Amino acid sequence: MWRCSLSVKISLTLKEGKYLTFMYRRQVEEDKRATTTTLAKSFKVNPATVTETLQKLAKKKLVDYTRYYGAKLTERGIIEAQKLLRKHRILEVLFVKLLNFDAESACEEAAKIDHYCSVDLINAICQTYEHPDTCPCSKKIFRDPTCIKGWC
Amino acid sequence: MWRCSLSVKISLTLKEGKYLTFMYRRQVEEDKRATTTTLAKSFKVNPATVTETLQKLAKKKLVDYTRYYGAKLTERGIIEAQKLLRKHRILEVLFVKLLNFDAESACEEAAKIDHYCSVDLINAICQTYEHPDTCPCSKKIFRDPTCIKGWC
DNA sequence: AGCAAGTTTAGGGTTAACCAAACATTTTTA
DNA sequence: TAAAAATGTTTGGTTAACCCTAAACTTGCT
Repeated sequence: MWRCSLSVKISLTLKEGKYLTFMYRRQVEEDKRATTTTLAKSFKVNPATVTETLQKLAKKKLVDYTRYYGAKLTERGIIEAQKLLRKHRILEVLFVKLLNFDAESACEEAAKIDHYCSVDLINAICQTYEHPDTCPCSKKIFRDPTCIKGWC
Repeated sequence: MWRCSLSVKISLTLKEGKYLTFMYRRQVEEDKRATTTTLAKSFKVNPATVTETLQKLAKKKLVDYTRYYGAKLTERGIIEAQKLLRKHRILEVLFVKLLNFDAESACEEAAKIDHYCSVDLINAICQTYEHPDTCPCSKKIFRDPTCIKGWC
């Protein structure tokens, strides 16, 4: 009895998440298409592997996938990508502000753990740094409705 | 041409790491034996799974394993466990000091990511908090020789 | 129409986890 | 001390997440 399919918990593997954020950056932030080859080169895997992963993402309704044409993030895909990018970028803020990392190292370190960080942890960091709206390289940090600003 | 077998890079899976730290706490910090059943209950897995994992750890020379008797961390096992516990506890310090987490939440959040954090990241946090020697619940934080205190 | 470039399918492979059931060993206790 | 109970191991699986090669297929371009 699913009233609202959007509320069904989506579970993403590590790589699926990486594909989603990669596609988001291309599709939404750079307005370029992410082809199979682009993804394959970027992740240093065989194109066949990319196809497989895109099909899995399609099954989860996170991308619209058409054979030979390519894949585009769905609305849900965009939401999931934004959640992941939020984690990634909040971590970058932490590493730069607290630890004085340069933007590049911050990105590398964030990439290692972003997938595993809970929303609670990210929101706590977000609060501590007063809900930053950009990461160290000026990209947008998406809001999480459950991450409330204090009264001041 | 291995001159020093201790320098061979050890790669641990997530679960292997969890077993190692669990065993460390029991063996070194509490001086109790970690039996197969103890591990199985603690990780909520079948005893057969524990045996399997202990055998893998034995193959990596991280535990001394004797059928039916049990397993004990080797010197290398102790070192690896300490490295992991260092990561875990430094993260706890961060979460408690920066984010005002209580010790228990800090532990939970740390457990989700400790395995994936680089030594560089942990050392940077360690420096920022002036090389703490205990975690929020007063357990020892092991030193990393590459994590140098500043001149002051 | 034909060919090159790009993509997919088919059929595999590995590794990390896990489990149930049968079997082996150790420990307890009657 | 012998049998029962508890504990541990082996055997023979399963699933999921990755990844690959080679052959077949589209598509777009000339």
